[in-house]
Amino acid sequence: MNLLLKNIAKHVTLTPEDEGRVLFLTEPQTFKAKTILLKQADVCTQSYFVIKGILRSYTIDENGVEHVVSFACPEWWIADMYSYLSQRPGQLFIEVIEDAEVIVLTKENQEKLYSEVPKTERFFRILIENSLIANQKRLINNLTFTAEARYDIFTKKFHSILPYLPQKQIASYIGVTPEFFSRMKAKLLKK
Amino acid sequence: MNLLLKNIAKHVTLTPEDEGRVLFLTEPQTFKAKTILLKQADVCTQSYFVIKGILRSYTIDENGVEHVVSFACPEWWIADMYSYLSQRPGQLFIEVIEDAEVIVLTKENQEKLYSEVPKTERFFRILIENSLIANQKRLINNLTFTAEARYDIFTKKFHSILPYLPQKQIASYIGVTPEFFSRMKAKLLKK
DNA sequence: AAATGCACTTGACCTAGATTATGAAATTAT
DNA sequence: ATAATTTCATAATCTAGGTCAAGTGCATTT
Repeated sequence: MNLLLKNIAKHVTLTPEDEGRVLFLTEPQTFKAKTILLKQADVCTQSYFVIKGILRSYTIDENGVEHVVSFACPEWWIADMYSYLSQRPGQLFIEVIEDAEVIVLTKENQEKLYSEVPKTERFFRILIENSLIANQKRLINNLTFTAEARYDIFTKKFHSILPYLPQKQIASYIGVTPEFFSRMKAKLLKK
Repeated sequence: MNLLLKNIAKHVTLTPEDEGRVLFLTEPQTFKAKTILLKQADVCTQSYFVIKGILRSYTIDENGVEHVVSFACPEWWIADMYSYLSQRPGQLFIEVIEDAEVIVLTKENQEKLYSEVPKTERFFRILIENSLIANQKRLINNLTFTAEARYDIFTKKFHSILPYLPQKQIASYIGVTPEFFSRMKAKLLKK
């Protein structure tokens, strides 16, 4: 059964016709690892709901340094929210880490969905609320905790996909250099 | 005229009856500077739309260190989103910085509003979307820029209220100690 | 099978920002 | 006004984490 519908059902109740509209306006797609779905400075015209595999979003700063913004596992959405919502060029890349099956929702179809199936408005509101909360927590964590503690929090949150993530990307996500991360890990093993 | 209705009108169009419901379900209130509207570990049962004055939210970590999470100027909302949405004890304090007029919306009335005036669902979705974007930008900024650059970004974003903010709170917001902030400011003046 | 290129490790050295301490200036309360 | 509290400035010392550089083990390409 469709994982997206199942996911929507956790928050709002759709009629079978509503569900039909959702299926009609979304499109399953598969991508190989290392595929780039969105490039920095491009407009993000679609968001992705992950069925299988792992994706990530990241930015490259003025000094050429990569910063991982998010990892997306199954049942998560990923997009450059700024660009997707404003339809202006964004800062993020979106890349497939592990061969992925996703459901694609274009910005256009998202708007159609809102007007044709008003209940989805609530579903997406709740989704965004949850990401906002997660984001604020991460911000506070970054201000409050040391790199070691942040790593600990990270492993708990992402333990299921941990073995698939190159550690330079974990380092980047928690906000330290790969060199420092490597040293930190070695130190932790000694305990 | 009511600033909240004006603000809503920027995103969705309400009928006069709808507007009546909004007015009925919200309540203007005034608070003196230094009033604490929410304490850490309490459940956040209301959110505040600022008409006049300045508020802030902050947390106190395990070591007793304060971290400013947000400042709210006129036309902004403030709440402990995690606690407000989950109705569980939160981590944030909310405090009045400058004598304030606010419009109070209780969680209960928020739910009523969603069901009685469905269009408000879109309004709040858009609001949350915008805070999510702002939050992600701040996260990236923190990972990417030095304290000096973050201060520069801060002054641009909050220039209108800058004179009212104690600099230890600015320091906390951008993520440095008051001592370091003081020295940084002195250094910047020399240029 | 060699060659190219990453991801990771380790070491030496460096720096942005933290910590601790002290005093002056400015608010706030009495 | 003046005492009390808080904010701000400055200086000395310390450290978490960064930078640069060199080397190792794996994949992927040819």
